[in-house]
Amino acid sequence: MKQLHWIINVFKKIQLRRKITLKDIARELEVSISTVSKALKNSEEIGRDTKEKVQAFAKLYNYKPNNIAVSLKNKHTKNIGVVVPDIVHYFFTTVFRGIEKYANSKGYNVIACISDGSFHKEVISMEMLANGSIDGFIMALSSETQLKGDYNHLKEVTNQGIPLVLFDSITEEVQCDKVVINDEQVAFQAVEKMIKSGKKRIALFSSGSFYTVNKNRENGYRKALINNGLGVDENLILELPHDENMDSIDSFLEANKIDAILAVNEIMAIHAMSIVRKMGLRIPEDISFIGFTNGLLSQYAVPRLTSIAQHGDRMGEVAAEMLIDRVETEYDEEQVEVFRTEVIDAAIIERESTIN
Amino acid sequence: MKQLHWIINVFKKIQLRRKITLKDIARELEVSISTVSKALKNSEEIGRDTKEKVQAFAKLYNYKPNNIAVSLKNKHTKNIGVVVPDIVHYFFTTVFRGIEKYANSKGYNVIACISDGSFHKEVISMEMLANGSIDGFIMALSSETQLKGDYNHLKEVTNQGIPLVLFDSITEEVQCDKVVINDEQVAFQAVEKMIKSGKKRIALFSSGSFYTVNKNRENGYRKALINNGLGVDENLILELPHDENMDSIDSFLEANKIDAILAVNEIMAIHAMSIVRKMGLRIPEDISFIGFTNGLLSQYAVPRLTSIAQHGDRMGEVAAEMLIDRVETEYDEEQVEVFRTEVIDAAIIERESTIN
DNA sequence: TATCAACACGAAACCGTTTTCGTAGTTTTT
DNA sequence: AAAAACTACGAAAACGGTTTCGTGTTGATA
Repeated sequence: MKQLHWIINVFKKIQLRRKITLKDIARELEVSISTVSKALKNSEEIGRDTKEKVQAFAKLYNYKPNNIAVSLKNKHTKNIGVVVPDIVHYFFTTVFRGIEKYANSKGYNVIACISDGSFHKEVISMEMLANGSIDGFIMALSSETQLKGDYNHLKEVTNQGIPLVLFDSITEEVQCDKVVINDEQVAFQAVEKMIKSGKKRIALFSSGSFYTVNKNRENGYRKALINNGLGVDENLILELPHDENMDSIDSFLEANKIDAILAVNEIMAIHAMSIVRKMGLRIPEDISFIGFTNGLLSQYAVPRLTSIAQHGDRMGEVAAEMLIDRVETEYDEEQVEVFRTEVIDAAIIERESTIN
Repeated sequence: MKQLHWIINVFKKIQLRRKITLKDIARELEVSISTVSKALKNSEEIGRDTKEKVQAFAKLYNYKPNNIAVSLKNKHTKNIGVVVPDIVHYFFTTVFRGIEKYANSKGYNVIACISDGSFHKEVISMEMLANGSIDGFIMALSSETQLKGDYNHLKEVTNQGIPLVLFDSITEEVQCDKVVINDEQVAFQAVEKMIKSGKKRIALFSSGSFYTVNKNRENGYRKALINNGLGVDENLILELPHDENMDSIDSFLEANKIDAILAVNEIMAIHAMSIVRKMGLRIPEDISFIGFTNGLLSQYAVPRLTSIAQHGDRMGEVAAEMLIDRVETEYDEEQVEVFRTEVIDAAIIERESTIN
């Protein structure tokens, strides 16, 4: 038994090799830590043979600098924080993927926080990360935050000089870079498309106009109706927050005679479609559908849903690019910062739920 | 102009307040850094009034310790790395959400890396994070890694003493904690269910048997057929890797007369369902469907897809719990590590694509 | 031969914490 | 009154790097 322990320990000692540090290399090669550091950076200061010796040794023992130590010294972490309300929704997933892809290509890692629609968790997450863990934030505001209109946690962060990029669900109240899609314009186009195909009583299914995106989409919807000589019937605008159940869609459809629906997300569209089908109406002849978010749901719906591609991947890439630019160009006290808001063009993907 | 610059600078100086450090507090209060540090931790060593003074000052100036410095000192980062092949798929998304939720409740942040099915990116990601950025890994193997059978990057990491939890797509070759579902058993049940409803020619749609999960599901499928006196017709097993297009499903369905399909993911199931519908066959009367992954696609399909809930959230939570346990109970040289593999029970959610 | 660069390297400060240990000053014990 | 024991705090090392600056050694120049 004693014997066995001994064997196991030796085994572990062999297996479990600690990460090697500059100090280890310095000791082993009988040079100073600074020499090792410089040699590994191929500094001109260090002689040829010393460099070769150090580099060979480092390679042999698979030396990699400790990220934390480098971060502490250099005051940047090569991490970016992403705070989103949700991750299961196709749109956010694709944005996240876009961010991760670009960030990774620039040597950054992505820390993901899901606010789950909660103001409090949004605040907590940002506070956790703002204490040195990240170089900047990319975020989409949660619904609760938009409702409260309390953006102090964002201002806090920007005041500390931490770059912030807002996307999708944004606010004018905090000055930072932003990336959005042309919601109003594309909603306008979508509604106009349905009008052109002969639709007259067009409903809007929204998840709440406190979201800037929804507000913009609603504006586009209204303008399209008015521009085409159709008045806006306020009864045809259904607001249904995310967390509420969708039963009111039933009653809405029964109460209102409509011939087209624009939905701000694919879930509402798909849900409404299934009810409409059960009511025995034909899609798109009796009712046309267009939904925001060109996700799997839209692609595989029956009939396939005409939808508005938000180009989440692209948004993510752009957001990450803006953020990393901001992070890497050091802040100049002399110069007034000017923030950009990038707008990505959404595209209407025509499928079977609308008449061409 | 000079005047303007001056105004702007003053404005910025006021706005942009640097994060306060222990040193700042110490200087201001004319005590030592160590005293401040201890006072903030409510150490018994420090006198009542000094503690109060320091704590009040810290609160006033909103002092928060620098995470990076703490990490460097304490040798743990409170970050965990999650490496998954994909993030748009419902299953991975829910697992991720589960991980994030549990991790956050324990004060950990989650760094997400998407390997995108690539062995190389998996390796790169792990190397980036293994240099001190994280305390442990949770990961699902990419398809390429499973294909190559090269797990050196995982062994590398565990050899360095970094805890690792594998989920979903795992391997026996590396010793670590694991969490999976009872794939074989639930596949068995699913197939048997279809047999009981009178189905005889049951196909399996798989995305490649190099995935351990798919292999297990296939085993369950085979056993169910054999157990019920139906032989296994190898022609009825269709293997279609993720990245290939799904056209071969068409030809498969034309070539083989079948009356039920078990698909290892919902996409294949939904895709097959749409083809079957176009062929004019009835679901579930002519062909029944069961798909793994109880995602939105399954819920909103027409007809709604009977599916196998993998309980991604739960898997994520369990994985995170196992990892954090491992991280926080310090490693004991004397004691042999014993790894657990937790198995979560999957559930068959009956809907309209099968006969009850 | 004295002077001066250039070269090659090391000492030390620093990033912001934590933690051990030492020590004045005060109180208690004998 | 001397010894012992607290009390309350500070100095300093440590975590693992980066970087500035100083310096001993060389070879070239005057």
